[in-house]
Amino acid sequence: MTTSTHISAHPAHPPFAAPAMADLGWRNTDATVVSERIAGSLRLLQQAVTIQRRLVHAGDKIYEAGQPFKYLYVLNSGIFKTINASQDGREQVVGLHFKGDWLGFDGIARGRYGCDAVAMDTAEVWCVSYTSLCQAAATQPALMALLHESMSREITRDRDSLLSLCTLSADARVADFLRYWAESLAQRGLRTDQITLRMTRAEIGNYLGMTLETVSRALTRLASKSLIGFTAKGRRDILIPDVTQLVAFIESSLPAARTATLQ
Amino acid sequence: MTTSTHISAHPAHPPFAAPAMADLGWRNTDATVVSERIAGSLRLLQQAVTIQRRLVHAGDKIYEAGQPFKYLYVLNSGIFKTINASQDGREQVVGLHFKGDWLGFDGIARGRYGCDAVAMDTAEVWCVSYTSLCQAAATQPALMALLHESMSREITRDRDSLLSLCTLSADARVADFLRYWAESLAQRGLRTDQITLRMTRAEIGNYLGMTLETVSRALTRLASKSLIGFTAKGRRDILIPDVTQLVAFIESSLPAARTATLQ
DNA sequence: CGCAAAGTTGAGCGTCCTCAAGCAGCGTGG
DNA sequence: CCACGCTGCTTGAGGACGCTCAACTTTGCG
Repeated sequence: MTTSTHISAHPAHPPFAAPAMADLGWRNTDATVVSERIAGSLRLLQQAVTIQRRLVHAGDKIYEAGQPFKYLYVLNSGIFKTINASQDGREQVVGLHFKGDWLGFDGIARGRYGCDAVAMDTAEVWCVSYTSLCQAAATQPALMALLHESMSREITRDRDSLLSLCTLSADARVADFLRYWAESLAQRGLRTDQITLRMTRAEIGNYLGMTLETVSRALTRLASKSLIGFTAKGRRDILIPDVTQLVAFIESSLPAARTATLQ
Repeated sequence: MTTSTHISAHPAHPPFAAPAMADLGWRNTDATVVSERIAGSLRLLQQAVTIQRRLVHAGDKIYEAGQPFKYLYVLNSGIFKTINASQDGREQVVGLHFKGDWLGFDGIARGRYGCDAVAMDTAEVWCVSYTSLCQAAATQPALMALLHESMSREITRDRDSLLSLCTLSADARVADFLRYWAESLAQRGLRTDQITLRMTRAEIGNYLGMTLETVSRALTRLASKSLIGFTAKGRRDILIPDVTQLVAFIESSLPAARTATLQ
């Protein structure tokens, strides 16, 4: 019993953080930095626990909602989507996952996975037994930190999705989706000028909370503004000449009165 | 180096979960069970690490986005909201938190909090130093499990929000919001027939991705269908005679073609 | 009592959805 | 080889849901 039952009423807030921050370097999404972090994470993981590698192809499911939880999965290459389903028929793409991302966190709490994890192309996943991971984490602080950071990042990412969904128009959401995809690739050192979406319009629409027709129209409008382009060999590949212009478009399409709403 | 570099191509999937599940008892949201889980968690936490309790009042912020991350916070009583803000002016309520919920997970990855945590009434939070929590978790598996479960639950919750946002109409979202609120109270052993929303219509709308007028109209419509009621002393208190009717309404308002969209 | 904030309600309009038709890529089989 | 069907994508017309703007009422507080 080491509890400090000291109730500090109003003043002398002990564990309250500093009033504000001046440096804005805390959103570190720099490409090389992220790339190195992922590489280091994989290295650490590889040394710390027993891993089983597994090759999968587009459409394969790593796990499904309802299955007993036992493993966490780390993506070494390829792209995954996670699909959430509710008791009634609704189902939705709730996440996209790239190299270095973890899959299966949602299974920890209930002991069963809460969604489906589906490969979107050929991919290599590392399977890690959750119990052995926990045992290893107990003796290796760096491993525990890695695990927590990954979960934390997942939470942050989900909230960013929520924010986009609630505050952006359809066109801006599509633009934000492309920005996110390009950024994810860039952070992992992959080429970002031409990206191949491995999703149908229906899937994109489902992920963004709109219909496939709206996705199609939004892409057409973005292309007509030269914010994106299509390749000659199909409209599944998308060219992004300048990501900063996409960001500018997203910001310009704000109703400009989003700050006054909350107290 | 204990890596098993065995690449199991297609057959003999080792770490793949069982094909399906028969028992559906895995969504355990039973009131008494959840209540006991929370009580047990608080007890464990109290015994394991040094805690500083802190009383706050409506409007107080536990932490703000950008502040250096150092503490996690566990809600012992009261209700909190978390507000996410992006670089441009957009800001949004991304989470509601009740007794037993943790706050601050989003700070782990970046070392700085990613959103504001605001008390919605008088509340008691327990402040836990993250580093000391990690140290304690290294020697106490139950504590580590508790931490992971809480983070996992947060991820699951965020995805459910996403699902509601994308698949439900405005009226159904408001109904689902009330259902969630009532369920959260019920799971913690609090009365659920009459709930006092500590949010303005603007905040509810912000959380649900709609305008305050739409929230107001939705509440009026729900009341006209006798799915909810208002108390005599104001429209901030809401009566829910039967939660199952609310759920039935949500399901009945589905476009009935949500399952065919994804492969 | 008076002012400010929150909430309700109505009218008009815009964004996005629905329904529908047509087109393009692609593998199959006559 | 091309017809054929299939799936995915685009584009159009019409309509509905939810947003905007506005007036008014209610609640809360000095």
